Amino acid sequence: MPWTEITRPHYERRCPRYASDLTDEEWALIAPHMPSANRIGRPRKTDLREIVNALLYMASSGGAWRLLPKDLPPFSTVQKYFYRWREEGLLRTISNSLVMAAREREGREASPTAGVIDSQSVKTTERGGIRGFDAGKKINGRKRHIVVDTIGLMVGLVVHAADIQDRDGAPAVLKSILKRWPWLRHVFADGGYAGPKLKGALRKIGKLVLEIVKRPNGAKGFEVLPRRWVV
DNA sequence: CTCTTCTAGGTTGGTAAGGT
DNA sequence: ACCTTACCAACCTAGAAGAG
Repeated sequence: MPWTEITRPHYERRCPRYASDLTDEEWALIAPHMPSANRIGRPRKTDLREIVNALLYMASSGGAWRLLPKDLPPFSTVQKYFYRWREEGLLRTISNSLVMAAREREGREASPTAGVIDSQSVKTTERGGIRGFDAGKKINGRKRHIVVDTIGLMVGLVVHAADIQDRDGAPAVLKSILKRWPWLRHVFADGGYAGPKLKGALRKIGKLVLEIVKRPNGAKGFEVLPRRWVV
């Protein structure tokens, strides 16, 4: 079936169905990364833009796979594309190219040289996937461990069980970054990353300088720290 | 000999069941 | 509820077989 015959129910409408739907402008940035049609095998029937819309719906609503609305492709199809793209690193590739585009739009070098690392514990569903108990935050679930550049765009992400301490999870995150962002040299972190253990692990990874941003003496409760707030 | 039709084997897409 | 796996369907290619 030629691609023009693929049903695209909502494109003619003035307003997008869902707030999370891609605009034409956004799709133009992502479309070049989409896998092209294969010469052999069963031809694709599903519009990949609809797959991306479904993934964005999932991400912004926080719903379960099975709760995906019926006017989007079948959840099992969306799910399969998601797992494949995650496995192939396509999602990361798209994210990185968007980061570079956004940085250039801001008049910066495409590749960041400095970043900020932090983690956040997230309560998960009772079943499925890895999970652990973060005693400090009293949360049973996973940690999303991220590094952002100095304007807050995500350059690195590792998800692990919440019972893993920040300083133990950090090497995996930083290692994953250096492959794709070789110009990153300086990373800011909070007190949770202090200590000789992580310092030693970093020496093995490469030329990364980790700077601990300390809370000012006498600070009470939440206080915005220089450099760190952006993450 | 050329062209068409048939068929087996291979690849990929979509779905559902089942394990954890 | 998440994620993997198995399975069927759709399609392509190449070669065999048949028609003219």
